[in-house]
Order: sequence, then structure tokens, then C-alpha cells
Amino acid sequence: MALIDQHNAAVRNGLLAALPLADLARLRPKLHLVELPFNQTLYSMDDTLDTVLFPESGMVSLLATLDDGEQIEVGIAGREGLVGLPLVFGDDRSLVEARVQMEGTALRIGAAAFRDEMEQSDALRTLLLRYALAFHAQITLSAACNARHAIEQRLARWLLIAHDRIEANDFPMTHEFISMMLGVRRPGVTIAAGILQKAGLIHYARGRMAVTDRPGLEAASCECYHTARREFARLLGAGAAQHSD
Amino acid sequence: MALIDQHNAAVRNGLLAALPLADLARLRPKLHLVELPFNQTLYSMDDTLDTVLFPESGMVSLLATLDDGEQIEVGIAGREGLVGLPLVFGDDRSLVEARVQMEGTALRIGAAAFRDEMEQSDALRTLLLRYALAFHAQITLSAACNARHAIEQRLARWLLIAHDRIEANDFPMTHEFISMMLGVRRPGVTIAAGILQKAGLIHYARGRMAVTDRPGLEAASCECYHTARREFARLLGAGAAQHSD
DNA sequence: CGGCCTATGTTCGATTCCGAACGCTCGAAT
DNA sequence: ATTCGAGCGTTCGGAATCGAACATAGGCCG
Repeated sequence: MALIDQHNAAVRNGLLAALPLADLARLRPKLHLVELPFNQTLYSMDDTLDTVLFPESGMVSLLATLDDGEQIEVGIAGREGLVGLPLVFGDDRSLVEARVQMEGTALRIGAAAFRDEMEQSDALRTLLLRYALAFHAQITLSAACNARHAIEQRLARWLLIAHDRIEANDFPMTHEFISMMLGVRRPGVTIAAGILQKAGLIHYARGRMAVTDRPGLEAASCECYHTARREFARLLGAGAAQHSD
Repeated sequence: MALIDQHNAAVRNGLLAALPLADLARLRPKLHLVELPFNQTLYSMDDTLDTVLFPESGMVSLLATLDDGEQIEVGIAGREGLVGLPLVFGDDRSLVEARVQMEGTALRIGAAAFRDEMEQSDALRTLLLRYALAFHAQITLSAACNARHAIEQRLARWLLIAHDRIEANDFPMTHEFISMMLGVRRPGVTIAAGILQKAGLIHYARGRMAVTDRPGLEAASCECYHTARREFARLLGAGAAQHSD
């Protein structure tokens, strides 16, 4: 509300849309449209980050790799945010892997140019620090959620977060995939998804998944979803609240 | 190494010690020594933050409160860092509660003065953003750790983190307390602690706990501990690496 | 149409952890 | 010394989840 105001409907990334026109104008020439193809790794663990991406659509997962080689999702970015958070903090390394989980497009800027802009624009710096804090809140809640909540609640939460980041009600998604994200077994997801489907909250079939009762799904989720969403709204304005609308 | 250099041995907080002398000198008159008594809540969920604390000793836990009223630890701060992280991001609210888990002292600065200093001092801003990123890494690893690792490993990790933040080998700590921190049952901690004690890694009795074989305890912990520690060292210099020395 | 791969359904036993007790014992206070 | 409470040890049944299979079925491709 306070910060976010859709200056330009053509700007589909929430952060860019929230910038004052002058700052956006200065940034624009440095931004280049790129595709985010499904399953592409945008950067790996310990890579040097050379770009920041402002997604316009699609969904990017941040994955931590454990000692046993398993990966687990520790964060999600979509058009409400950016990919390459360490650069906001002035660092150029990442502990996690960024991988495209639903295809889309993004606006890309080089790390050096990004750094320049961060120094020159108070509005950009302020905005991105707020985003960083909102993202931090989401991870914090995930840490608590992973420790205490049942698969079914976590699945509902995850589906809501995914649903927030796409335009359609229906999106490609397998149980196998979700099980990796949540760090649980695949049958565990099948069971939990079966319960949600019987309750009429979702519908799925062979690699596609649809939310059929969004309020119901929200009720089935743990509060972590709502808390994170509120925090995004508070810090970045209602318009940035992860786009369930 | 690069950033941290003990300018003044009397400065016991790692972040303050890493500041250039000029910046530290400007900050000093605004810092006031305060006690951190055991179990004191420094701020609660949704409080407005009016101070930043730079601990000199002791340990402060950040606790998330879940829907059922249970609390679970989602972060730890000691003399390597600060309490009041949202103010570094330009915000003055917190989603979590900050509570003193081991008594100590801290240097305190008002939120307004802190904000002024952040604007004036590039060194302070850079340093605190790096700390924020290191802290962020720790939470990220906790999220993965909470989802996948067994109680015993998580207990070892927690004890190492606690051990890093105290001077003595021996510190007051009950199983009940740890169980709240880890988000598990108290007997679960007793079992896990019993195993670690039988292995000769720790010793405990009636509310006190001691690390008797630090390398062994590190081996018993999951890699999350080492990864987080490396990240602190990389971002803030070896001297800031959580003070196990 | 038939083969084949992928996605989902289902089962098995084993393990971890839960929630809730109950008992013991150390150590401090009276 | 006795009392008493906090901290720890231990047990119970049950729930959730694990790891590893195997079975079924949709859809693509030849």
C-alpha cells in the first residue's frame, strides 16, 4: 500500500513496479528480458553470482543440499521478488541452489550494474532491504514449520505459495517433485494430497495440479502461510502480497 | 580475517570490534552497558523495536511462536552479532521473541541513533549487512536441518552453538530447556544427551552441562554447524567465527 | 493398436518421535 | 535432618513417517 504502487502495468515484477518512476527509468536500460526454462539451474551452491533476476512470471526454488546429497527447498522467489539475494547484502556467493520450478520470464541485470544502482538509489536500496527482510521472515517461519507441522499442513502451505506465483489455477506439478521440496517421501505426498483432494480443496492428475477451493486450502494450511503473507504485505504493500488475486 | 581485526581488546562484541576506529569512536558515546539477566525477554513478537543490543557475553535466543502457543528457537545471537536485526533492514518490528538464554552483558544503542549511524557510516552498514547475511544463512540451514536431521545431531549442533558463545566449558542448561529450543519432547533430549554422554562427548548433571570432547561433538553434529560457521568466517572474518577458541 | 515410460496408488515392516505418565534423586530451604 | 521441588530416567501405547518395494494406470510414440 505505502510502498507498492503499480506505476506501469507493463512492469510485472513487484519490486520493479514499486520503484519511483525516475529510479525505474534509470534501471530499465540495464534490464534484459530472459527466459526461465523449467528445471534450469540459475546458480549452484558456491557459485559466484554475476546477475540479479527480477522474475515476471514462473517460480524459482532455493534449495539447500544436505550431507547425504538430498536437496530440500528453503525458499521460493517469484514475481514478488528477486533471485540473487546475496547481492543485496553486498556478497556474491550463495549457500543454496536456485532452480526454476515453473517456467517463466525475468528481467536480468548484471551484478556490477546492480551494485551501482543500489548505491545511487535510496528508493531501490530501501525497497530491496525490505524485500530481504520479508524473505528472511519466510525462511524463519519455514524453520519453525519444518520442525513442528505435519506433512498435510506443509503441503497445503506449499501449494498456496505456488498458487500465489502463477496466473492459472492449474499448473504442472508432480508428487515426486513436491516430496523433494518438502523433504519427505513421495508416498507421503500422495497420501496428504489424496486427503486434500477428497476434501475438495485441490484436484490433480498425472503431473498437473489445480487449486479448487482456495479458502479451504488456506484453512487446511498452517498459520505459517498467513503469517508470511502478512509480513510481505506489511513490508512491501498489499499489492505485493504474493499475487493470489 | 579481512574485515575483523581486534582494534581494541576491551571491545568484546565482534561486530563493534570489526569497525574502523573512527566509526567506533563516533558510536561509542551512544552505547550504554546493560545487563542481560537470565530469561529476560528483550522484545516480544510484534513489539516496536527501540534499541539495538550488541552482546558482550551471554546468549540470546530468537523464538517463533506457533499457533498452539509452543515456542521454538529459530536463531541465536551472542557476542558475534547483535539483537534487533530488523532495524538493520530499516524496519522496527519483529516476528519473533528475543529472550536471554544465558546471562551476560550488552552495549545498547537507541533505534534512532542506530539509524543515523547506519546512514553515516559505510563501514557500519557494510558490516551489519554482512552479519545479516550470515545470520540469514544460519536460519536457512536451520530450516533444512529441522526438516531432515535427527534429534541427536541437532542436539550436538545446538550445544556447539551454545558452547561457541560462552567462555566456560560448563554452563547452566536443562534438558527441558533444550527440548523447547529444538521443538522436541523433553525425554527426547534426555535420550539423545545420554548417548552423547556415554560417548564421552559431554557431561551433564542437574541443570549444568559441559562439553568434554569438542572435536567428538563436532563429529556427532550434522554438517549444518560447520557450514554455518564457515559462512560466518567467510563473511565476517575468522576472528568472528563464533568464538570457540 | 501396442509398447513403454512416467505418475500415482498401495502395501510392508521398521524406526523415530510423540504425549503423557510415574518414579527417582540431587540439592536447596526450612 | 527432613521436606520438597526441580531435573532427570524410564516406561507405555500410539501416531507419523521412513525406506523400499510392487501394482496400476494415463498418455505419448511408434
